[in-house]
Amino acid sequence: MKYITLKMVAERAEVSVNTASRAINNKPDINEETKKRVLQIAKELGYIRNAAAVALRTKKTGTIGVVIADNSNPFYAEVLNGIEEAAREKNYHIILANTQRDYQKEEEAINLLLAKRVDGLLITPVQDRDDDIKKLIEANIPFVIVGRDFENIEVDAVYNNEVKGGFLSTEYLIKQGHKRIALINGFLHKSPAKGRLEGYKKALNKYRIPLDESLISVGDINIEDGYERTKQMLEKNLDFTAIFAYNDMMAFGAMQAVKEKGLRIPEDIGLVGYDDIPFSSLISPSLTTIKLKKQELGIESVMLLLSHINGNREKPKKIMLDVDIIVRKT
Amino acid sequence: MKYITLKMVAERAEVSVNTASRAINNKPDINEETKKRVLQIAKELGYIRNAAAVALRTKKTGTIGVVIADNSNPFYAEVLNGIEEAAREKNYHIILANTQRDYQKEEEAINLLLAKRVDGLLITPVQDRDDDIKKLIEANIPFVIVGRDFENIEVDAVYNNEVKGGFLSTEYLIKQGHKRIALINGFLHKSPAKGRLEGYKKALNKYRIPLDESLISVGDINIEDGYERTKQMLEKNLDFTAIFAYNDMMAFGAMQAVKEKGLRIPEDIGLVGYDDIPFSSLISPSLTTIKLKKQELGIESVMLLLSHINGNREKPKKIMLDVDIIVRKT
DNA sequence: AACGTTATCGGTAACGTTAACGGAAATAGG
DNA sequence: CCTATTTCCGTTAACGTTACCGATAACGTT
Repeated sequence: MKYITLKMVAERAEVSVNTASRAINNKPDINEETKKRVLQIAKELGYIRNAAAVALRTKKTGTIGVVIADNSNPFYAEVLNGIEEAAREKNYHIILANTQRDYQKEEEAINLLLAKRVDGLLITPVQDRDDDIKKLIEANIPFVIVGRDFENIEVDAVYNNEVKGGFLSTEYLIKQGHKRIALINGFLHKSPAKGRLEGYKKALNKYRIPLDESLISVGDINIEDGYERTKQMLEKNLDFTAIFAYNDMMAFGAMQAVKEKGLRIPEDIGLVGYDDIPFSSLISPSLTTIKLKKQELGIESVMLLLSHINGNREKPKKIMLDVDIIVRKT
Repeated sequence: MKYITLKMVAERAEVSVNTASRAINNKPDINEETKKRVLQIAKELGYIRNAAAVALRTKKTGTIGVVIADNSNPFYAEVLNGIEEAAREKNYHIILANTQRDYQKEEEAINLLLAKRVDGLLITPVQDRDDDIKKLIEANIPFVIVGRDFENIEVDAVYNNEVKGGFLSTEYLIKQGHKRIALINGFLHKSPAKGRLEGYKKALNKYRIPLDESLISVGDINIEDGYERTKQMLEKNLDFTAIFAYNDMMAFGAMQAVKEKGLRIPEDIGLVGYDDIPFSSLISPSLTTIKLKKQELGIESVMLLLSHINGNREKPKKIMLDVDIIVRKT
């Protein structure tokens, strides 16, 4: 509640505020001994510099804002770890804003972060709506889209090779002998869902398996939806022998529904997830899934953003990360 | 990069900066029409107020700092959700700092948050070291300890009834017919581990089962440790028929070790976890566990902290939340 | 000895905002 | 019609820090 100011430190050290500032910030034009003295006194008094004042004066906060869609999804938690680590290394702090997949909250979050004058933004966008994104471009604020791409706008983005992921997943099931593969997907206006669908089609095409639209469903991407949609497919007696789930969470839900029906995995129904979250190896049977470079996704995003902030700005750059399949029991 | 200032808004509206401020902050002493005009122009120009300047002037940031031990643990993620929601409702923002269970990082995090001049702090402490906590008391900065208690210091804290949790868990296993119950616990210098141990002993005592210290182990509280310690117990042919795990994550690890040994749960080995994280109901067999009021833990903490910040400060208050057992398949 | 150079420091202003005060105009009250 | 009150607005200063410029002293150079 009672903070020490630089002025107090300076008075105690019998130097000007300016010199004290030089000591604190390790700047030149100061004698080595006076610097030591100032630092010593600052420590004694418990000086903690006022970030608000620094930000106001220097117009830099050393902070990047992270707008994340859903931190209860372990996938994002891991991406966040990568972001945190990379930021820490570069001496940046992060402020987190959770949007809970709500577009209005996304707008609020961005405004809040701008009010805090973050030096840049990392965003995992909720929808294909790009109003607020365009606003950011207009305002000329450094930002990077994480985990997906806006094809129609020139933005910096780091994302995964979703087409390959969809292809590998489908191909694996085909090689297991499946020909009727259900895809429980996310909403198609999001680019990852679009990419995975494309990969799915590509694999079917390659192995000359006819595409059956009735096997493809679209919806929310949480456990409950995975459970419900699988349950419905089973009750409708839809003709399928395998499921390609949009992500691991949905695969968990699907697994539950299949088990409840008395069917076995993988003997009766094949199943592949996506993301490789930590619990996927624990559940039984352990889940075959697509492994994304989650940490790297975060790290690359930070690097790209910082290159903006520091002015090495060329034209927008898009980075696509490779994916791989992790074969387990399903 | 190019932000609009209040001065620009004021000039455009042909009023003083002060009047513009009155409009933005919805303060009295301003004509209704001029207020509307200013707000309109502010919106047109895309004015976003500079939080740093406001903080500097008002000495309030409208922000609370949250120091969390490990955001990869779903338990904390849910507590955090409660915190976020409660804070949002009261028009406070949160800044998150992850310590990864490292004491030095905890100190750094606290310093960082103080530099940002947060109005208050919520802390899930790493250890029983209380140097930095005492510093906070000295500096007279509002804070609340979340999820545990420092018995020997007068601090505000919100935590769970760990003794009851330990008791319920152990009692459940006893009623299932178990008499040799292994406890894989966390380090004892943390108060939750201490409380759960006390509950464990209390239950044994009530049902006149002798305490065997060799059944109690102590260590880290992640999946790997749960796996390793269980594996060792099995290989040492320790005489036990049930496991009480410190938390669900450890129970998952224990489950894996037991399965690998070819034993069945719950037929051969009884198992109870703690925390009731979302995956506990998904894993098979679904995990019997102790349910904590995670959301409420977050909410109560925020309430307590805000009562400090707003000056309604009596003597330190400790809030203990009730727990319950969720009986599933194990 | 006269000069330039370097090291070290201080003074002033500024960042964007709000608090405190004062003043003018409009309104009410008698 | 005069005074008291209210409404509305502007001026000034301040929050804590750093950038910019200038000043002094010590030192080296010719």
